[in-house]
Amino acid sequence: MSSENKMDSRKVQQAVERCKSKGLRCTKLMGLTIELLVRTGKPLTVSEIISSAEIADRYDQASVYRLMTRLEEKGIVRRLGLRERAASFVLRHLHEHDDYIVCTSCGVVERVEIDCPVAPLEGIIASASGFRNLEHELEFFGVCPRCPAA
Amino acid sequence: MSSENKMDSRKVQQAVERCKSKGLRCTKLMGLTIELLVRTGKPLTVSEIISSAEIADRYDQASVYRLMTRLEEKGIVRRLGLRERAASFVLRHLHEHDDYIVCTSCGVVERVEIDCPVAPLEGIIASASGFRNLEHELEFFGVCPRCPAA
DNA sequence: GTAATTGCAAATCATTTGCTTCGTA
DNA sequence: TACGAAGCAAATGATTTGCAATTAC
Repeated sequence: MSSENKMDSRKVQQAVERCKSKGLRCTKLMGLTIELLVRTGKPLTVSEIISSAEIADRYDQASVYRLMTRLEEKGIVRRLGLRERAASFVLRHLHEHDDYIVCTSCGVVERVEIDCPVAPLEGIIASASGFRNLEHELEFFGVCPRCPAA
Repeated sequence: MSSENKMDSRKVQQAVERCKSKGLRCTKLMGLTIELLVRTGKPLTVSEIISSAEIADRYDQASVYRLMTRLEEKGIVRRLGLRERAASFVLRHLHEHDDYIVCTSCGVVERVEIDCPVAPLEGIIASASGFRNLEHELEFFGVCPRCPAA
């Protein structure tokens, strides 16, 4: 666990460093939020961030929304839809792109352990469609092993 | 164009038929909505449906929301909306699964003309994760040819 | 010091819900 | 006729915005 914590704090530092290099100011809220994202390692909604122990009642929702928007614009986090009403955010690690699988019954989200099959197609689609700077989002939905069948 | 209209009305009839066979009642609003989805052939939000010429001011938003929910539950339409705030809906044609590309600048949505590369993986992911009844959602994002570079 | 960030309050947008009325099977 | 669907109004939840007070660089 201590090695995990070390890895985590390195990740936090790297992310904060990236923010700085993109011209963002490094604030307390930013640090806490990035740390939370690293520690949980899962997509979090703004309301989950807000209600985390460190942030609860000490920061305003609007500030968190604005922060996440900034982080997304600078490519620090990725915004996911996950078919939920509220958007979720995950840290972007360099050269990593995770896909997720969501339980349509209980809502748990898990990372899909597979090489993303879509990335190689982006070039083809870009030239066929004329679109530039392609990205993609891939999500799977199903019923998780812990939920009863419908 | 007349041949297009013929194909369209056949599609509408088929979709309505499917609704009926699933136990839904065939109402005026359902007919108009399905016709609109067929005619435009693109994902539409509830507010786009509401503001269409035929439906505007004659039906209630809540009714459209409830209709779309029913249609989705019965597998008649597919709900999309990975990055937009409002969900969009497209008709599901049997054995067809379309993926879309969205312009992050102006918002246009186009169908991606490529065989979906993800479907074959669903079996693998299902057994690796333990999830059942897998589906997926794949969307591409980029800047369309008509938008200037950022 | 100055521009970016936050706090607070209010506005907006998407969606849902309760309850009554209507229309289809 | 009975039950699903629509109308209407109000509630909820997520996100955005304006403006004044703060704070990082």
